[in-house]
Amino acid sequence: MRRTRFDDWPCPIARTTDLLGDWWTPLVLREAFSGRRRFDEFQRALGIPKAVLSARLDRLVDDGLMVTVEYQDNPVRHEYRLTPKGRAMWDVLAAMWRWGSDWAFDGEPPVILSDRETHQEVVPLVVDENSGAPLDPRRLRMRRNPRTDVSA
Amino acid sequence: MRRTRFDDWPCPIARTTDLLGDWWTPLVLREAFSGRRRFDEFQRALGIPKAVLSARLDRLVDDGLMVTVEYQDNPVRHEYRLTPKGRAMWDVLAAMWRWGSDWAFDGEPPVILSDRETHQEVVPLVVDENSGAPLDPRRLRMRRNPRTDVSA
DNA sequence: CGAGTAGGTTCGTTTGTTGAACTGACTCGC
DNA sequence: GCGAGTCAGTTCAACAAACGAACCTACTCG
Repeated sequence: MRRTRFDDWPCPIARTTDLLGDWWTPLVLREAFSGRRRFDEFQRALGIPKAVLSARLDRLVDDGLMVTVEYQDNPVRHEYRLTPKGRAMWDVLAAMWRWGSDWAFDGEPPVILSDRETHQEVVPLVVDENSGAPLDPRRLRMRRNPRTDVSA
Repeated sequence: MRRTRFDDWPCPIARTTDLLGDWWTPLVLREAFSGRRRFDEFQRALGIPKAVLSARLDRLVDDGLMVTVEYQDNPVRHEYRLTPKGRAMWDVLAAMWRWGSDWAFDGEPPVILSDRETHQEVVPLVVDENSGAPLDPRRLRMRRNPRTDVSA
């Protein structure tokens, strides 16, 4: 009777949900992207219960989004760093950023994302890599496998 | 001692997490995008416990991502439809799709997204709306407010 | 009249989350 | 060399959320 797992469902959204659906996980990743690496940095920045942070970091390491790197002996201490698999998750956070900015800040002052070097504002947008055009959800179909699946 | 809420944090990712972090919610939205509208359709397609589905749909309606539309009298029955705010969430699901496809289907047959009319494959990618370039998480800064905030 | 459909609610059990307290191995200042 | 502080956790009890089964209401169909 444990919580239903989605990590073996035949759908990329389901598998990503299984990971990001853990409470706090997207915020732990956000902090990692803003440069935090140590347990205490994450803990203080977020105010997350330590037991939960410990479980989340362990899972991110198990799933290959982060690795632990030893930065000190005596006592042994290690920090948590994003792997390429973890850094690839930035696009998902960016899309969440965009939606949140557009729809969840009604009237409040804007929070912006900018390029560290050019100082230009960055506005995330999801497009089709092939055509460069924004996506229209009403025109999309999800298919199991191009060869075997014929249904909707 | 209830679960920590993020919906009033001054960060768009946190606010979006507060919604999508509810277990099952991204999948309920996925089903809505694939055309499902009725309680039973969602329930059967996902195998979600009815009490949970009921809570999720109620929240999506409360938060303005869906609306109920009456489609029958005697007994009164209504269906759940996405609003523009709900449809805007497609970009987030698409980014999740991309990450899941790239990183969570090791060796398994690909699942694809295609245009209903042109039948061309669609590959979601997050870019900067202004420059059209993909995002580099290492070059980004998150700022509270362009006028008042000077820190990292 | 009984079975089926649609859209839920209720309930007891199991998992997950929370915050506080505790641990252990160090370092630093006095 | 002693107490305070740092860092990275673990343990615990209370509470919240998710689970699946059973139940409910209001119809329709045969």
